[in-house]
Amino acid sequence: MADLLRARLPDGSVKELPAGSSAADVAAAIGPGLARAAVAAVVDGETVDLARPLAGEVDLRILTERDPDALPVLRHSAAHVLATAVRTLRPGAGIGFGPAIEEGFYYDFDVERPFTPDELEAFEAEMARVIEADQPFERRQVSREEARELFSDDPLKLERLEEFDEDEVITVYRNGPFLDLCRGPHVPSTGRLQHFRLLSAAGAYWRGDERRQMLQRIYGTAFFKDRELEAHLVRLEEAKKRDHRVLGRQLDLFSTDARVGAGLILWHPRGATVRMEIENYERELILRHGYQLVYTPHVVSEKLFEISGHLENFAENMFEAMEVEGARYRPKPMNCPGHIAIYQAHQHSYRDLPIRMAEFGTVYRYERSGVLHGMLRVRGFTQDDAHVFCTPDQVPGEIERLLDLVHEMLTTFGYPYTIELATRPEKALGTASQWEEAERVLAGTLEARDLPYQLDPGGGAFYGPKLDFKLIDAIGRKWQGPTVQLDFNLPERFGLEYVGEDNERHRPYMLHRVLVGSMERFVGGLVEHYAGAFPVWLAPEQVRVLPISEHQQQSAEHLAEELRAAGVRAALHGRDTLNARIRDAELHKVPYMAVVGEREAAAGTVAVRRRGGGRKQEVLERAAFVERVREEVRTRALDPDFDPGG
RNA sequence: GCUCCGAUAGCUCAGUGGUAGAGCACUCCCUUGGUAAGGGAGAGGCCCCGGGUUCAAAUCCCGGUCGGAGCUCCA
Repeated sequence: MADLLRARLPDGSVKELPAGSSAADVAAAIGPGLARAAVAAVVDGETVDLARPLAGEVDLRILTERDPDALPVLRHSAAHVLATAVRTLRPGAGIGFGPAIEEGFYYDFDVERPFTPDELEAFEAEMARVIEADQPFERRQVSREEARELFSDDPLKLERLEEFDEDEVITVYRNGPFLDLCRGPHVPSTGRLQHFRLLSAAGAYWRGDERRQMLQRIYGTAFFKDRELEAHLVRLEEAKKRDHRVLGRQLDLFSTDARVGAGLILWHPRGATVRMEIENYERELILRHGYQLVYTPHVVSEKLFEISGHLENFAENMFEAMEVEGARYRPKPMNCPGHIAIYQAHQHSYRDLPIRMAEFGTVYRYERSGVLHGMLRVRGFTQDDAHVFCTPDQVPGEIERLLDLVHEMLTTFGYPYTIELATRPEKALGTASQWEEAERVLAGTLEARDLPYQLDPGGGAFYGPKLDFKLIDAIGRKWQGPTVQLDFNLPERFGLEYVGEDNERHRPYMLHRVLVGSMERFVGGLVEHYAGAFPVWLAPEQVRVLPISEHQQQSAEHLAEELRAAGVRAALHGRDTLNARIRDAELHKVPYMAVVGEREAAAGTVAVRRRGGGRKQEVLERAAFVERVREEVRTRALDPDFDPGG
């Protein structure tokens, strides 16, 4: 038996070949087409080179170019090809890591001076030569001593080498002149890399540690098919066009001002309208779900955060204290302690629970200047924060209620989503058994509903595990969405109590939850999701009324008034040519253009043009048009041609 | 915070060691329009701030401020 390879294939069939045969041999035995398309193989769950000799009984899956699992292999090989090129053109370059990442790959180099855009082009050209040469990737297992010898000129690789366990298998890969310490696997040869692009270069710390030296990282991407590469590049362009900072200015939604301060958002009237609509919607939603609204101060005594533990665990993200009459005050970085104080203003019976307390609470957090980014990462933001105080056995029901809320809300905005369960981080309050218990409750609720989720080990907050919802936007990117955190810690610290049926004092559980997270980040994300073309209910300006000439000015004004009387945000634009005004309305992404010419003025109708709909127009009775817009607003409808992500 | 890049009109950007430029936006005039830019005129600048080099600096050098990409973290 030992001289045989029995490969069990995904379809259940078994191929028998002499021991020492490789996945490539198996592919060839099945057919020449598969042999050509093969990239790597999955053997007993591990991805390996096609050329790896196999023996005995194995589960084998041949990865072809069409298999999504093959892409990281190609991209990792692309990183080696990049390093080959860089080593040729910059012989002294030290090498760091060069992994495949979600959208491509990168490689880190230790070089005297940073790379220029021109150099990236030169590297691409050199990579093409390496690909042309079709160098095979050769895997070799080496001893620790041999590895030290091989990488004696590469201090970064030597450092990595020292971290291996005694019994760890050390492998190196060679292609042409380039040798790398690498676990693999790789595509069979450099010729398999055809469709790639280098995208950018930037500094990155060795091992991501800012105390270590800065390396120069080159990012690139690679695909098996030219059409996939092109589609990806188009998507990058599309993402750039959707940049909320650019659209935010064009659509006059928000700005920042150096005099106001970095990371602090000024909401212009149009942006404020979008935010107001979201807040109104959410307020309506949560009141329907049994929440109560509260308000708490923005600046509170530091004592509160001493009790909550924020001073101890979150101080590096808090604004400095200000002294007032001998007491120290801080801008609040979180709303929970305030809500707890409200809870503690009364005694509570088990009959009162659950108490669901919500606030659009503005918080301030110190973020390092380099991480601030438009509306997505700021220093002052408003959370749609809520806390649920409940008995332990009410927790699953409250989680269920939240799952409903989240689903309804995300569907309204046109976001598909995924769920992650984040577990105990290194820096954590509470005991291990408390954490396990809490994690079990969260997982159990999801499983009871048959909701698929992923684990994010160590991703929890310091005070409890959480469910993270990731939104998927219209161009397939993931965004941080709602989070639900279980907290068995703050109730402890503050000594929260309720009186049970047994007339004894008990400790309530506490849930923290946000739906949109922060108004700033959510609106910034929405701008990119919709590419600035908000659905009617969110659009800052819902209808633009356009008289064709001055003769219809009055008739147009009447229409605008009718719309406003119906609660529709309508503006009138006279002056200029009709063409110019249509163009302006399209550029501002106003959903409806209501054109009033001689014919419409006489007939009491309106010629309606829909945003992005080109010359198509529909002539409607005015009342019918007003009713249509109202209905669209009432139902919070997405645009008919809007294509959500996924 | 760190590395790199940048900063010129409200916006997007050219440009040069010797008088400051374009397009769009803005104001005015002509045009009264039928679905993505009608025509003309005008106004608008401490060329980010401070220092240095120079006969001369918006341009070259140094420092700062602010912005962008990336590293880490997060709503």
